Amino acid sequence: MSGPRPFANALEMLRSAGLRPTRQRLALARLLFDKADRHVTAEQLHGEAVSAAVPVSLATVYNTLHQFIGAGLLREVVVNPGRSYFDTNVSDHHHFFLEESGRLVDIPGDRIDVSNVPLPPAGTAIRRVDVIIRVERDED
Amino acid sequence: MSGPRPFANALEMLRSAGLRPTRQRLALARLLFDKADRHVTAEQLHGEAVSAAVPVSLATVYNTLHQFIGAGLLREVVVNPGRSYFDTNVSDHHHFFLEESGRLVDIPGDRIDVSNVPLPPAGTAIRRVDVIIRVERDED
DNA sequence: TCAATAGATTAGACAAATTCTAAAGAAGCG
DNA sequence: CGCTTCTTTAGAATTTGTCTAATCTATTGA
Ligand SMILES: [Mn+2]
Ligand SMILES: [Mn+2]
Ligand SMILES: [Zn+2]
Ligand SMILES: [Zn+2]
Repeated sequence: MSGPRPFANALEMLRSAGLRPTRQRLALARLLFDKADRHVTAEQLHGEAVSAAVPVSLATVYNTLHQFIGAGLLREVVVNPGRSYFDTNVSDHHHFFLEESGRLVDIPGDRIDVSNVPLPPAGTAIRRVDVIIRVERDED
Repeated sequence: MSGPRPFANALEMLRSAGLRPTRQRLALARLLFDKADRHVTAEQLHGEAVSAAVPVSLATVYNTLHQFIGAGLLREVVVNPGRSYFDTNVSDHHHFFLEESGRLVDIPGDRIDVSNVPLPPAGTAIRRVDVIIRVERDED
């Protein structure tokens, strides 16, 4: 269903990223990647770690999330002012955003076409295209 | 070039929105709408007002921006965590975002095609589609 | 095996953006 | 003018995220 995970285990993943496999990073990597793709906030992930009896500070959660982004293991999604989501799906894709619940739902990159894009401003090159489809509860 | 402004003056605009034309709201409306379309932060607009010797607090700037959004005179653009842009262009359009400078550049809605969009999650309806094209300085 | 060292974690202070509160001021209306 | 409602405001509070400096730990190689 979802493609094979690129890393057999968290240890190998951290090694490949050049990050020491500490207790905290191993635990966070497992929470993030051992299940299906997810969109979590830093607070949520910290809460999960604490619930799983993993001693880790919020500062380390932020440090680790940013290191994982730097290693290409995560990406950041900004849909709301004042709070970031961290996305374990790093393939080319877009999002539905359900404003009432704050949930993000993936849209595979090949399920949406963005075409006829004008040239970027002089001296700049496109780094990424983000499509956010904001949805609301339907009046039934 | 840009279509005719829907309101001859700030006073009429506020009246139509059902907002009392106070000194602060009149001044902010003129700063926002008397020139070409713009993307400003609350701090920027407050700075402009203070420079123009308009006595207004930052709290009132935020109040007014949100009232203008409620009246459909402005929209909010979120591209970065921790800071919002307020966009005086409320027509259907998208954005280039220049990360180095923090500038937003409009892309007219008819200059970009988003097609083949999947159905939104059950029980939801599309409210808005935002395309953010993130660009970076080109290596020359 | 065991220091030495570089890198990691942490508590708590700090910062930035925004919202809230409650009191004082101004607009609309008769 | 006087009453009522809406608006503004200073400053406190809140939220999200970053920084600092002290402590801890993984790695390495003698
Ligand atoms: Mn995955
Ligand atoms: Mn305009
Ligand atoms: Zn995603
Ligand atoms: Zn715009």
